[in-house]
Amino acid sequence: MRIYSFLLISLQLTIMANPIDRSVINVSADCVIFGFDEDANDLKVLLIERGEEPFYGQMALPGDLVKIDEHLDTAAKRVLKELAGLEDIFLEQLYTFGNLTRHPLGRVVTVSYYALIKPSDSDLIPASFAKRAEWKAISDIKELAFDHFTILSEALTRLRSKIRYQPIGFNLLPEKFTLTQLQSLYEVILDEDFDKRNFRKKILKMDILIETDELQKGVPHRAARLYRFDLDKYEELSTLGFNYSI
Amino acid sequence: MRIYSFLLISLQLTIMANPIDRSVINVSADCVIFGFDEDANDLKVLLIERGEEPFYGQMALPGDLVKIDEHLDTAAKRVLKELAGLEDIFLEQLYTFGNLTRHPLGRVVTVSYYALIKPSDSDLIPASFAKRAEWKAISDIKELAFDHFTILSEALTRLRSKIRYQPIGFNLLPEKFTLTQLQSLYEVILDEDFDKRNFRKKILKMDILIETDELQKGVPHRAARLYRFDLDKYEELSTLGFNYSI
DNA sequence: AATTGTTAGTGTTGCAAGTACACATTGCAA
DNA sequence: TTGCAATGTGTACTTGCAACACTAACAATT
Repeated sequence: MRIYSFLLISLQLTIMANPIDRSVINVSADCVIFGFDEDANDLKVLLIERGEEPFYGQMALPGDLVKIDEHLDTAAKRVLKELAGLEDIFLEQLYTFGNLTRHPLGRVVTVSYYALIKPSDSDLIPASFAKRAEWKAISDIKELAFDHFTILSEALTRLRSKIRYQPIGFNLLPEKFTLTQLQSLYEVILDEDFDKRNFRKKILKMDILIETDELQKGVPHRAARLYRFDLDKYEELSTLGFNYSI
Repeated sequence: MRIYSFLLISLQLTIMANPIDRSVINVSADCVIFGFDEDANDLKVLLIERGEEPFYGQMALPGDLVKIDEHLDTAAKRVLKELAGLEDIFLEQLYTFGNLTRHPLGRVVTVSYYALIKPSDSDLIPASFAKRAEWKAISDIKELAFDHFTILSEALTRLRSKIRYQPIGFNLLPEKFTLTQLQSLYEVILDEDFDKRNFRKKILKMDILIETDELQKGVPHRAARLYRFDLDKYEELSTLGFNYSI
């Protein structure tokens, strides 16, 4: 019976170019890639337009089947690289979704990841992907292929709770940023307003930002000072019992 | 090549009674089952002694392969029921481990879960399991089969951080408990001492405990008052923006 | 050169919550 | 009745959090 289904699937493969094997559990990795759009001041997600069935033409999270000799994290990184041209970025496992009916062509368990990218990373996305990849504002996304909307919601929940207690927000900002940019990021993600003076007091008191001697450029008003996140200092303080909290 | 390996595995199966298929990614569910031992005042984990290779005779987390038509959560629940006789208990997905070499007999990706059980649940573990299942104090566990020690460590980290912000600790206590029991639970899990008066003030002020008119029984000293956790009240308060925090 | 517009940058005060701390009361057992 | 062991309770101090508004800088325009 195993052999039968194998032959059937082989046939299907040549016709549909779909590597899903109906007779076993397939494992895939899907990525929720977040980016912060400073101009529009909103949070975006990188989506791919599907070029094949099922869900042909619909928007979906970038993802692919995990190979038998491939680590889960490696598969997720490969997806980022192959489907979005991104390397060396913040990536963390989110949750594993295993609904029986989540994929119409067979049993596919997906290990989901979320990634945070800086504007500069985003510039690296090659033109060849541009046709298929699209940045969509979170609030504009109403539906996605498969159960990807559920995955996105879960990723957003995780991001919102994690950003309060871990300094991961910096992964969404350029290397050097202003305190106002940082505050806007938190306000957009948490959908909450902060008092400017209190926010600055709090973040500066933590002593995990390096004040550079550079100023913002190209703005039609007084330029703000640029800061950098001091990862080493943060880790040092962490071992001493310091807890990041916004 | 797919067929070859399938036949090889079939052969191996009849000899070793091991259902792992070398030609594909296998998916398993492993459970970290926590229990709170009030007498010894420590946190325990339910382990199984392996009755087959690999790791014959070593202690391991209860787990099994996920069936092709089985939801991941269902598989975890089945493990709890079949291997530990437990039903209707707190269960949450933890993390998915996918190291290439984590299982010597093939590629097995495991979706890990952690469960919290009350002493009364624990009493239900049937004698037939008792020979193979054993409660071990966390601090006594030095190694486990496969990468299960890593999974356990991860579960412990999750438990420690989650118990501070969500009222999940009550799942480890009897239906009715004293404030001292609750405090001890937090002290054991977080490895931190709390001031008795402040702890009581804090938890009672939250208004999520119901004071019963019963007292502790069978203690050789003044009996303490028993309380129950008020889940409905907690959920009501949560929707109003209340955040549990110890 | 002066004016306008826009954002940067900065302190203080009141309030709430957290922390530190000690003793009388209860109820069982010897 | 006495001893023992754990329950149950209040206050003062300290610290952290929240609310709040104006001047300074710089670029662009007139």
